[in-house]
Amino acid sequence: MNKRQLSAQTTRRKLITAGLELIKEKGFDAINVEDITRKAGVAKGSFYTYFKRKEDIVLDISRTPFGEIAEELQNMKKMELIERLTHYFHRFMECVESCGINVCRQWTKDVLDPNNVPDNKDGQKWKYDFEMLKSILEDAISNGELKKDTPAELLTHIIISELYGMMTCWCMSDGKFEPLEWTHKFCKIQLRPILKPYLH
Amino acid sequence: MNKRQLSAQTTRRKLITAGLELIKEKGFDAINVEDITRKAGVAKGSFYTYFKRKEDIVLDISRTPFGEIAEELQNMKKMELIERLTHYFHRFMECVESCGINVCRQWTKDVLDPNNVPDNKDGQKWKYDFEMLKSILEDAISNGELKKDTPAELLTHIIISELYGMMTCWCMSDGKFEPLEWTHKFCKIQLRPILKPYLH
Amino acid sequence: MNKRQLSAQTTRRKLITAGLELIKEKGFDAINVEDITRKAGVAKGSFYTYFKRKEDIVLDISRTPFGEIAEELQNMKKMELIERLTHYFHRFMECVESCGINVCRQWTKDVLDPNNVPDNKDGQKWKYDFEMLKSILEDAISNGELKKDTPAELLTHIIISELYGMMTCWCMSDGKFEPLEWTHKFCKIQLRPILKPYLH
Amino acid sequence: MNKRQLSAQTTRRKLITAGLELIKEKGFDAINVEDITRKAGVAKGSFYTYFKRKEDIVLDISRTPFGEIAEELQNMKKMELIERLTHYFHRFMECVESCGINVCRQWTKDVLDPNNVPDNKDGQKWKYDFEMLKSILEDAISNGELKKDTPAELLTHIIISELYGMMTCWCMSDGKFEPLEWTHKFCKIQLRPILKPYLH
DNA sequence: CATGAATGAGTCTTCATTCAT
DNA sequence: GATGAATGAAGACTCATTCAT
Repeated sequence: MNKRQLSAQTTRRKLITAGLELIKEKGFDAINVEDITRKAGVAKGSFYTYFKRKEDIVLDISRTPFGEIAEELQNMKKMELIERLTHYFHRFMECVESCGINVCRQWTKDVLDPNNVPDNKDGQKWKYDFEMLKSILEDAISNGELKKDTPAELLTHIIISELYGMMTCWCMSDGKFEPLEWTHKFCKIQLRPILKPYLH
Repeated sequence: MNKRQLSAQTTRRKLITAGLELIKEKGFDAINVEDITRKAGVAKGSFYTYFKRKEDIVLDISRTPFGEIAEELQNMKKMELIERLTHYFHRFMECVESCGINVCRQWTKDVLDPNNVPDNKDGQKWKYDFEMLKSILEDAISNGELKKDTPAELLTHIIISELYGMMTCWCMSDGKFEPLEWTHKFCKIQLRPILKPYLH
Repeated sequence: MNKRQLSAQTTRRKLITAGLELIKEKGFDAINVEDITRKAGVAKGSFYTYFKRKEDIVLDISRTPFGEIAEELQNMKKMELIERLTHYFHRFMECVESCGINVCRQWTKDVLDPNNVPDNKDGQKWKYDFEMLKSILEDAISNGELKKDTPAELLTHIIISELYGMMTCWCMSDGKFEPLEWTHKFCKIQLRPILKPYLH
Repeated sequence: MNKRQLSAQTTRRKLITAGLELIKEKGFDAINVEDITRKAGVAKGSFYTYFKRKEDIVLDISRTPFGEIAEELQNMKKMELIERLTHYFHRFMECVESCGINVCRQWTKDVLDPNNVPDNKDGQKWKYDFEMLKSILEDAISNGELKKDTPAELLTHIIISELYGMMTCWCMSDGKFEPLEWTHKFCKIQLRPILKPYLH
């Protein structure tokens, strides 16, 4: 990477950092592009060198932490199913919480309407999460932890809805609702009953 | 109710109907107050006779159908718990689906941030739903269907999250996800395992 | 017309007057909407109460003087054909000249691309002029001044092109080209030779 | 010409070709410098190695075909006047038509306001055309085809206006108007009557 | 209660152009 | 000569909201 590319990376990083802080502090709608560039110390127009639209920076902000989860799951193949799921859910919700409620709200608003997200080359977040969870269950079917006739898709749907639902409830709750805590309780108390009929 | 009040009622109704149709068709952000008043056949300024802010009409639109659910639940006291819950969830999701995905998206966006909704004298939708579900469970504890030590609040949280999560997933899914169908499956397959530890 | 409508008329008139003066002085591209509203003494947003886009005011500015020509032609039915045409051409070019070269340039630029002119309920200026000229010739065919086999459409094309061409040359010429003078010479010297083959 | 100059020629050519195609397709205002460089496969900044301003590429694009006309006319000295004029007009309009309606529109818009075109070292297109046509007529006066007292300047004005007028009408007409066809008719039917008083 | 003209803050976005590499 | 990141001026346009009629 030459000097030019390096400087570009830096500018991009500055924008994301500034954007993250401002959104956490005031919320997406309350700030404008100029606020972000001013805080980042770059020209207003430079924002559009890296993001097509104001909204796009949120996608980038939230993309970062989620990337790591997938890797982690690879290193847990030998764990027990419920343990793996528990880990996944905790990590998922940790990422959500660490972004802050305002970033989460804006992110949810953005992805709520798939038409809002052009150039979504990574596929939709929801589908991505869906597939990741499903693959965990399917792996468990393959290796015999779950019965052959386990309705993987159905379970995936139900569990993903629970996760996204906790996130939604958090956003709606004015911060009083602790997503990580409830995720913890959900895993501890409900995961086993939900899976029980299909466990060997 | 005199003539003036009657005519006022009519105007209000016209605005709500027009607003509902437009939001269904194009989404809240894509329409403006004038679109609504034009479709309703009234003057632009009249909108503000009935709604303080543009956003307020959405609350009114969605308030209507949900109002009936509470009444229906009163007439089901003798049903079995799981049957009552199933009915509640179905009705809830029917209301959601009947509004159309765009209304649902906008409604979710609006309530996602409680600060967006001042003058919220009816309390927040989420709290309202939460309390309604909790009261169903508490009734069941009272009449002995559920054990005395049932963690009503925890179960309410988990189940409400599931409902809101299905709604969120629907919004994100470009309409392919059928919320009513998945609610049906959830009730049929998961409700009993979730409650089983607490059923007598 | 009540007080409200009257005041609206006034505002519109103020905008057109201010716009005309500014465009004459500086040219359309060199001014912005705020310049116009400031000069008109109204709020910036009010411009958009009367015109959908910045460009639209030019159409209104130029529409006014041309409207009168049609009326005048009605009162000249008894004149000789060449006299009528001469009058029409002079009046046409007077209107063009009276708007000033900058208005004329902008108007030409605007109508140069028909796609630029939405809501063009009056039809395109060019078609309108075309039909008006053609009707003069057709009237002359009807009343025997011109032969029955006169190619009205062809002559219309050629003469309209001459008029628009003079206008175009004026715009290009940095004001040195006098459209009215050349129109005069054209009528005096060329009109008769052009029509001669078809005159009785 | 060394290697560097050669490569520069290539880049310049690529830009002009790309620019021409894009303007034909979308019109000048609808594209930006980056569109051109992207299509040409060069860096954005390289545009400014060859053109001082965005507009300048249009002048280059339209300059190309017209250059040939002058040469051709040299080889027609022995033709009859009307034949030479007819040839000139046809070639002129062929060049116009071959550029496509969007290039023609943009070119007309550009030259419509002479102030737009600084560094116009070649003189203005209009003057150039004017002089070329006038020289044809003056040659004809010299060699006795036209009378000594023929008002060459006046005729030039009138005929140039007709040519530019046809071009203008074409631009306004949404492409339905066929400039070459009408030019043909004009030459066939009107050229002789216009010149008749001055022919020997 | 109804009207609709007037308001003007607010913002996104575009893009020609520059210049360090 | 080529690159493409950075610039920042510039402006159009929207629209929720008000208020005199």
